[in-house]
Amino acid sequence: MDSASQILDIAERRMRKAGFNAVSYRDIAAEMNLKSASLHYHFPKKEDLGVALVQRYSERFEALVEADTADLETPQEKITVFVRSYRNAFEEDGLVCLCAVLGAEAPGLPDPVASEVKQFFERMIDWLTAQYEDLSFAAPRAQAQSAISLLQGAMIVSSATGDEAIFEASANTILVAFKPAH
Amino acid sequence: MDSASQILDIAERRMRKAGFNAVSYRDIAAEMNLKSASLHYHFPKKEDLGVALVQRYSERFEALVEADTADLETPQEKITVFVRSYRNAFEEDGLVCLCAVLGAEAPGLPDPVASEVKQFFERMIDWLTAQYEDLSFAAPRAQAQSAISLLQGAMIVSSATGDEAIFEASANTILVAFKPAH
DNA sequence: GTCTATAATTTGATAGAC
DNA sequence: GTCTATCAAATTATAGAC
Repeated sequence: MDSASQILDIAERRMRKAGFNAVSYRDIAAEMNLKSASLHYHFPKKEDLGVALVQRYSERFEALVEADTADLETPQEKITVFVRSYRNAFEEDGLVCLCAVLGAEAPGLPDPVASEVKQFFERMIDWLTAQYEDLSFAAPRAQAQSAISLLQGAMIVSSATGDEAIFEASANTILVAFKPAH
Repeated sequence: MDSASQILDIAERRMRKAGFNAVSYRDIAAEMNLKSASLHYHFPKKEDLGVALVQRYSERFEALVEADTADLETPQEKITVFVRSYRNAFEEDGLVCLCAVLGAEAPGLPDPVASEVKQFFERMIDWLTAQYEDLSFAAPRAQAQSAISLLQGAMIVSSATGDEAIFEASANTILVAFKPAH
């Protein structure tokens, strides 16, 4: 794999654990057996690294959702798979969404990074709003905003307490709306 | 006001904006027209400052909820006021909950600080669980976990996007369960 | 309690050789 | 692309005077 991607991989994992300011060029370089100066060739400033990080994360996530929901026909199915994608991503590597972490410290981030985080959330909400519109919900955007907020918050609270049941309960709240009444 | 409280005030405001690692003794001291060395008299290590910060935040928040809900009789009223307390705290100063920010970077925090954050969430969930139990909800704890997650996530997404409507929509999702059917 | 002085370490970043 | 060398600034922290 090329160095740039490797840098992004390591930076992403570390930032999802501890935030933007807790990750240093030196730490990343050490893990790659490189010198920190070499990283500046790929990402001159940390701000550049941050922007590239969120952009890649954003594109990757959208591509994943697109791929997983492409063959589905109903909005219910699409939302269900969307939530499960989030759950899988969270449970597999045990890391909170990159934008949940960066979003929490957004006012302290370099402006271009904060802007990318903002766009990530807006795209997520737009996508989910479209699904709720197809379902003729009375307030599709409010529904989407709540669902995204719930997922993001659940990852944080679940991670901070070490209680996976919190995420499960929250994800289930979104899905239960589609279960047939008994 | 005594210096310790003043330090905590400034540190809290800054950390709620940008996270634990973005706040330095120097910055805090400068705002007080002090030298950074003086701060170490009150909080020898940054870890001590972090613990004191979360403890004070936690106690203050619980006292506020206790005071606001003491005279209320029904769980519905208590939950409603609880959510409104969160909303007021968020909208008045425009800052995300301290534990939302620290919770997002929990794996990167000093252990004693992370432990305090964890306890904050557990206490919040316990309190809310008790209310849902009184309402005879089928899964009171799951309900409480979802509600806390939703509030925390809504602050973050709302703050990161600059869209206050997101928090409003999310808070309303919790409250709407009590509105009489028309 | 706050100061001066200072230390040790870390950090983001640059210049220039290979 | 990666290295060595280096830098200026920032950061946590301590010792000891006042």
